[in-house]
Amino acid sequence: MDERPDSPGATTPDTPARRPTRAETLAEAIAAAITEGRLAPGMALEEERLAALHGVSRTPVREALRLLAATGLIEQRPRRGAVVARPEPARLAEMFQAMAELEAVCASLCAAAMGRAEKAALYARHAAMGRLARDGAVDAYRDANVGFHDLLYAGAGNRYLAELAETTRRRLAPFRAAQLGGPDRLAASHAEHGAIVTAILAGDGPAAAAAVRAHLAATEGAWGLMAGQPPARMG
Amino acid sequence: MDERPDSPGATTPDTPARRPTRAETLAEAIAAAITEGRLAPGMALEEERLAALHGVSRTPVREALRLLAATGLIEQRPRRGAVVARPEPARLAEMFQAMAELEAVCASLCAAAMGRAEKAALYARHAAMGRLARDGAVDAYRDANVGFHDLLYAGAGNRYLAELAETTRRRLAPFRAAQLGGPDRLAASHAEHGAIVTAILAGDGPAAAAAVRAHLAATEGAWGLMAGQPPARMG
DNA sequence: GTATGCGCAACTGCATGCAATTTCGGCTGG
DNA sequence: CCAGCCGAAATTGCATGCAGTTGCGCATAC
Repeated sequence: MDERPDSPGATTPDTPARRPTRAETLAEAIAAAITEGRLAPGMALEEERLAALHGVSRTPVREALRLLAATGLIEQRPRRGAVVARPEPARLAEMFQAMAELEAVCASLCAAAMGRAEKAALYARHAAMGRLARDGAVDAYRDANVGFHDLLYAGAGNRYLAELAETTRRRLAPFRAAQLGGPDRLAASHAEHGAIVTAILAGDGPAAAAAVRAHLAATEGAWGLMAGQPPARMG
Repeated sequence: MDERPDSPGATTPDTPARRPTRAETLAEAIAAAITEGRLAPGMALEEERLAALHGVSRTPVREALRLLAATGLIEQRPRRGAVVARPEPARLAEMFQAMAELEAVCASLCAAAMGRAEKAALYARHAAMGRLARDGAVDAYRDANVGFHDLLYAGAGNRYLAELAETTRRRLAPFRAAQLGGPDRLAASHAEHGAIVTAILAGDGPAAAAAVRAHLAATEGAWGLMAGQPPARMG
């Protein structure tokens, strides 16, 4: 990954404006590893191993783990180390419901706050996803889907709300099984999006909220909400 | 499961920390100092000073600051130190709106999920607050008010949602000016609570949500949303 | 064969030390 | 008198070292 053994020459190839600390870089890397499934829930996060893996000492690793613990992506037991968070099924359901409500609020606000340009962008995205769904392009559709929901977050005009929704989505990411499994689910997802878009374009907040709840309720089954395996060692 | 309601959950959902680390203790102490106004927004948080103040070295202080930064109570600029968070007025408004929507969702869920006992407890708390309002007991009413909203959080049956609401409330705490300033506001607050309670007892979710929004909209003015002073030194 | 106690290895929590960067005092030049 | 610059103090970022605790393996007793 980022190899920078304190040697002379190029100090930092990246942003000269805001240079992040090692702890922040580490936290992002570990968070990405967790959300992308390379670090499975329940896995132990040894400080020394992470330090060696990233070529730093334990100090920034510890700070990164604190950050991630506050974010909720990992759990720290005092004197017993940190593990990738593995919420109980009941809590996963709570988080999913909370995400649905957060997105419902966002959609409701979108209906009132979106301008012409934003509405056009939302509709364009929706139309493009319709073509992807027709073609059965699951991967492309999934990527575009993230962008679609991001448009909902941004369109609400409330960054803080958007951050809450995004954080929740990230915490749920490790437990998202093969979503959008079949082409039928793809078409269904697109149809549900259609209801959301229609309501927002019409400026009907309650309908948009209801459509979002219906969409996520239908999605929840596809998410699987995997129970999780017994704890394992880090690779 | 052993439920220990004695320790206030700072950032993590459950606190299995029988013996917390110094960093966690510090984080809680600093967080309390911020929410209680002893550390004003914009104030610089020097590591060495905090370390000396609490009789520890800089290492646990740094970890505590990381925790608080992730919580949003402080802001860390790389290599430039940490300051108590001082969001811009626009962001404060966003946070306040988000809190209103979160509580509205909680109230809506309460209407559907609360059992007889919980409804009775909510009504009892409301009645007791009515007596406090009549007597003009501002301080007691304010304390009871926190408990009232906590009942809404708990009654929703969604701990995660409750944590989001509580975190947001805490982040807004430093900017809460003299709320419930006069006895008229006290009576008005109680009346607004009455609408919430009535809707919940009737099982009317939408009405409960609307009542909460109305209550917080009326409260927002009383909160003041202080703009904040220029940065200052820590005392 | 199972349960119990002991001892060791491993890991975490924290303190300390050093290098790098930011900031502020004073100085010079316009 | 004010803007710009330079050096030193202050402060952060990170590495290292040590003490305390946890957990595990092994030997022993029942």
